[in-house]
Amino acid sequence: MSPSALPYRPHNHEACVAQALADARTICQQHSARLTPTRERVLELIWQSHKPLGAYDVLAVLAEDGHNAAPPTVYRALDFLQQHGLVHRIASLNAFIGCTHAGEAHNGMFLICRACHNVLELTAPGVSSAVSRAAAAESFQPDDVTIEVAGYCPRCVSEPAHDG
Amino acid sequence: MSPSALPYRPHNHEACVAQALADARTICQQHSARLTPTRERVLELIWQSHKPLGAYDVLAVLAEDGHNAAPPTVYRALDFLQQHGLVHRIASLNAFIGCTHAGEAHNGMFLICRACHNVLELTAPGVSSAVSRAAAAESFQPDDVTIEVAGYCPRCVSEPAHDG
DNA sequence: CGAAATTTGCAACATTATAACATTAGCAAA
DNA sequence: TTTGCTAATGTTATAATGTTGCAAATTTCG
Repeated sequence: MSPSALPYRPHNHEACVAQALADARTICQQHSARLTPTRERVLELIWQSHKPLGAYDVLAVLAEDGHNAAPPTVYRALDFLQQHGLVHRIASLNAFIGCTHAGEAHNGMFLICRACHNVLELTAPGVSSAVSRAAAAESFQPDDVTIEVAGYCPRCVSEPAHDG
Repeated sequence: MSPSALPYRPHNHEACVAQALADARTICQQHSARLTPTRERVLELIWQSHKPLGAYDVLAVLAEDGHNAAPPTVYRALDFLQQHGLVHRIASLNAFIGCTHAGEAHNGMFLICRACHNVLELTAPGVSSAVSRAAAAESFQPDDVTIEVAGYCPRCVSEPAHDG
């Protein structure tokens, strides 16, 4: 583990985006799914930062692009991207974020900073197994697990309101 | 642990509600908070079943009551009830449910049945500690933890679409 | 009582998401 | 190349959820 996880430290974010898009193309090809221009553009926008983006934020940028899009366009693209594991929806924020574990089987756990709004996606096997055990103890069959932790990231704990 | 947790088996639900209201009165008194008629009525409505209820569902019943309420009335009552730990908001459903651990310090984990829509709230210490450890490993300071598990409850696994 | 604080009523508005239906693009078989 | 099918997109409208701001009423407490 790095001293500071990706979203919290300076990095070449264009490389993040480029990698995400490349991965997406590979994954869609494997799934025989079509990463159309709109879908690819939406994915790129979601990846603009490590902060989640609302559907209407995406819509606004598409409008700036000159793309005369309506809400269904965005929601459909986001649904597609979610189905193929390329983005996640953060239920507690009504917003979307690029998946940093695309292609890997994973149960995301999200650390959401209340100050800088960056989100770190973790794969936490200990958490997943604890959840599974708790569900099994109630004979409950889990299908989809949402784990979202709001709080303060390492940078913002010490010094408030990072925007990086 | 009972063979089948409360929401999933027949029980005298009026007793649930009565107990919840009695607990609420006690807790509010301890907090020097005012459980006004509107707030109490909203709490009672939320407790009508073990299924989460949307704010606008509550609003509709208030309207049937003859209470000429607007959305802010309901949201304010729900905010109050949340602040005092009497109800929880289920982020993945935009809906609210009565807290079955009112008064106890607890980190709720919710098992949400996709078939019958009943929700079981658990206190899962193993899960909480695993989440804390995972957050600590990233030097993240958790403030509020959301754990929601959608799936199928014991009854609906065997026989679909229970409504009980 | 009377001032201060809390709670409520009310209107307007903001945000998020979906329904329904028409149209177009991609692609393969006749 | 046309035909026909399916997936994808466009378009309009609307549903569902949540908030802001201010004034009036109520409660609390000195």
